[in-house]
Amino acid sequence: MPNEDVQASGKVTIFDVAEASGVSYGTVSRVINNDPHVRPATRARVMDAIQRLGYVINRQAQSLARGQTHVIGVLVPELGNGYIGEIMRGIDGELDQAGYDLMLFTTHRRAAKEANYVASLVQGVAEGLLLVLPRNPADYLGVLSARKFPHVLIDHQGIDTSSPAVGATNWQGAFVATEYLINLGHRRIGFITGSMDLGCAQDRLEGYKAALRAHHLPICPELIYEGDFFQHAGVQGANVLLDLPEPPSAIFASNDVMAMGAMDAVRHRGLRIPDDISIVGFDNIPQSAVLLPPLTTVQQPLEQMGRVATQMLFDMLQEPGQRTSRIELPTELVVRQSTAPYRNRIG
Amino acid sequence: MPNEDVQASGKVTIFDVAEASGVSYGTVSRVINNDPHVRPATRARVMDAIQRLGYVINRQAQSLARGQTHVIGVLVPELGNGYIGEIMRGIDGELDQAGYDLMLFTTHRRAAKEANYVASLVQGVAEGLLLVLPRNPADYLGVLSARKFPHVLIDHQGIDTSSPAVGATNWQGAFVATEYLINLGHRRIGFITGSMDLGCAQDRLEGYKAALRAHHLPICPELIYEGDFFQHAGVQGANVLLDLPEPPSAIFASNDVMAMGAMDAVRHRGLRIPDDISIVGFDNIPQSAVLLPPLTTVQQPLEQMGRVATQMLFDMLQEPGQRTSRIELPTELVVRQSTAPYRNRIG
DNA sequence: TATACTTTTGTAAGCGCTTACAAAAAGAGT
DNA sequence: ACTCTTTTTGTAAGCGCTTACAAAAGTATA
Repeated sequence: MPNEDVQASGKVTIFDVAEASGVSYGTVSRVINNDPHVRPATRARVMDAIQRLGYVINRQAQSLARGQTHVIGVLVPELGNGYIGEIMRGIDGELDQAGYDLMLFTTHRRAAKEANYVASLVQGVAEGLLLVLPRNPADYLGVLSARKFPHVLIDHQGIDTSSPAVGATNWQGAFVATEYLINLGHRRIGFITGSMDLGCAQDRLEGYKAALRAHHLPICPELIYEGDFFQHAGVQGANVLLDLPEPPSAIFASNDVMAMGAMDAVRHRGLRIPDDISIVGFDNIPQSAVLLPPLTTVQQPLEQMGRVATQMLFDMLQEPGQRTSRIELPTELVVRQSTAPYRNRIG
Repeated sequence: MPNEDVQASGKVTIFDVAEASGVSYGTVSRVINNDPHVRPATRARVMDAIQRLGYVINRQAQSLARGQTHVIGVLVPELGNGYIGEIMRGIDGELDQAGYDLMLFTTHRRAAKEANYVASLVQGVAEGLLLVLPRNPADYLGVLSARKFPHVLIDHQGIDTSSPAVGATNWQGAFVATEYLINLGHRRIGFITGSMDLGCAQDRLEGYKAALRAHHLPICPELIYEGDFFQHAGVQGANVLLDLPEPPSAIFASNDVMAMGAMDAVRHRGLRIPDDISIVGFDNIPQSAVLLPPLTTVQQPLEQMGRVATQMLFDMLQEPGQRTSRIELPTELVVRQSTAPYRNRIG
């Protein structure tokens, strides 16, 4: 039976192990760290003692002594959001491979406290920081940059920031999707925006406009409904658009959740998808494939964004003096059954 | 312009501050920790130096010296799941109030490594551990208990564990929902289970059976379809049930996501909800309110579960010798429009 | 002004580990 | 057996902070 002294619960130190195995603490440290300069017999003896005493390393002390923590801080606006979950999955996977751990901060928590807090919190605990979808990062970004604290932004197309960032080609995604609808023969295409304080929402709107322009179609302000990425805005938006004297034959929502709302609204009016109205979303959340009908949407590489951002951060950790860069990952149109060629609706 | 030496980036220690302000490091420590035994003038001088040098405390060192980290570890099976997100929200909120930070571990990461790893990882970094929906915690639970490491299980109705836990009244929830359908006049009620390796799924099934029994209705095995909590199982399950020679007039799915799948399948057959078939879900995820029709479901207090578990953990931290208890939070039936009184279907 | 307090400040030791460096042991070569 | 290497082990100092305890400085009282 191993672990005889386990009740001592975590109070076993490197010194106890040293004493128990009759070596010096230095040697124990070497064993722990797989230093090759330890005679196999000695190593065995030490390992045995470790086992017997139930010794487990104190990461705190190790971090302090080594000057590195192997912890990355991740700042997210909130949890409970599938969208963020996907990104997190990517981050998590990458961190795991590198043997790093993940400290999670939700900004709603610290929002009240001064921005400086972010930096101080992170300082000395995390080696780097990943900021997911920062709403108004202007505050702490300054501090982070001034301190040269390694960090990368995820899904934030800010304008004036000099921080490295990874995002998706929102503009292209919206462009391609809009163009697809145009090629199906649609001429009046409704658009439901996201929260316009977010760069990605702006980019999607611009992509939509650009596609119309490229095909010499007019940009009608009445066809653009300002939403907020929540389902209800999809319902609202669709209702407003369909109440227009000259309603659209297709609706492009800035994310899948709003597209689902739009679908509900459309169905509610007895209109059929895609026969009467085509619907397109953005994100390609897992749900969208199993809707009725399955949703045509723009796939966003969320998990990959997390991965790439994490890799960038690691690069920065290794070579601190790097140029800050911003990467855009490609979006891709996923055609499913919520879209169909235009045909005159029966009044 | 403050922060003149900020480029020094994090290398400012308590000693630097002491020197800059002409006091001893002990005094600086006192200022940092708001020790009242510091003359206001001195405090001001130190504060000034802190500001000037851009000093920020090193939590690692502080933790080491104090023997406490103010970090709680949270073990989740995976991210990207709205269900877990809700629980996390509760945990997060509670942790925040207490000034604790949150270290996140996803079990998929460590699953391969030996169970002991969980304990060693956590040891010396986290003061306590929250285990969300542990699938097969038998492995590390032993270690945790042996070490008397403070931890609480969330949403895990294990049988033999002696660990404190918080869950929901899954049995009652299912019982009440089933009874509600019975009272509406339904006699053949289909049931789609969750992953049966999870305690909560078993409890829901038992609640369903108990309600039938209580009303002297037969428990028909063919009306019970074994699902897995994913949407597709809802589609499958509904199809199987509706293909029965004597199909049910109501379907109770063990979670909302499967209920949504069932709704799709039902509609796909041209049947109407709730006119032809009543549907009930479980969880009350935000989505379910905005479906068409809005879903009748059993509300699970996910966020609250997170909160309560966290509070329990804090109690354990303060009074280590406590009896382990398990708490069940009440579920509640939320009646919406996916259910209607039974009436003979037209053929 | 001396005395006895009280408050403030300084100092040393220690939290558990790492890591140069020095010392000892083991191996090789003759 | 006796150097000269090479490998293994021990030791000391230090990571940045806390915290008793002691020393110094104030303050009040006589």
